[in-house]
Amino acid sequence: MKIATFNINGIKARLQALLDWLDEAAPDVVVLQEIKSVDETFPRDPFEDRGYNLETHGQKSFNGVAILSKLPLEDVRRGLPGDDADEQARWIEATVVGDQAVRICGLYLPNGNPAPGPKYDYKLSWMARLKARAEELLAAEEPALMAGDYNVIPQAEDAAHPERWAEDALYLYESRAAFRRILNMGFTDAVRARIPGPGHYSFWDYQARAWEKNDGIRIDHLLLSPQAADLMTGCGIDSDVRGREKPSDHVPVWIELAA
DNA sequence: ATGGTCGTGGGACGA
Repeated sequence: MKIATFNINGIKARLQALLDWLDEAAPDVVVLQEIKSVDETFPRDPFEDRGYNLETHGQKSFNGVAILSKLPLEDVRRGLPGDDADEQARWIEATVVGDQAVRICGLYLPNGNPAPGPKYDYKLSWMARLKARAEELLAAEEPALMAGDYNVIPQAEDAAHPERWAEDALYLYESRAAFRRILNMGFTDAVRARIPGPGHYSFWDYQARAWEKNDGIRIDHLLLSPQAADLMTGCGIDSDVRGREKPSDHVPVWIELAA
């Protein structure tokens, strides 16, 4: 089962690029972030024509997440638990049953800039809720993963120029500590485990020719429960997608599970 | 330090 995460930065602008990548990469499951669309106007047909089931959790103009799957999506839940007043569409999860069931969570973690400030406070409180959901997933002792745009640069080697991010919410100590706490509970950072070392990025800013200079950061992650990590047979970053026509500023990151 | 570039929606904000 090939499972990917892709922050597409707007479904309207990215439809053709997304379809082209889907046709060539042929993932079984994809979690999408920043669809920037309400559910009613998400273009379902081209995905359903390709045999994908689709569940969206959108909002107007900003944020928005979705799951695509060639297998049925069961037990779909929208919204990260822990704050009924949170109206931002950043979390969706569902179970996909292949050879065995995998609980798949797609997330778009708050950016948090400028920091300090209310947006950074929201990021950190959101990460505390994420940890609580992660604890529940671990307690189930089943294959599960949380994939998406975490807006966290875990380590210095995950940025081409880490010093430039020193004051940024993506790299501030509390952001990295909250991410590390989830790893320390027993989740595996798939790319870190399978493709160790520096230079593996998932985002290049549109500005200042960041792609041409390979001035990237790694902020799109797949975190696997122990039962999912035991099934991992492959992992990759489709960085070439960033160099195509009308690209997102993020690229797809994927794993292969024996499930 | 500033400006640099996108997407959405049709202005200003988020990233």
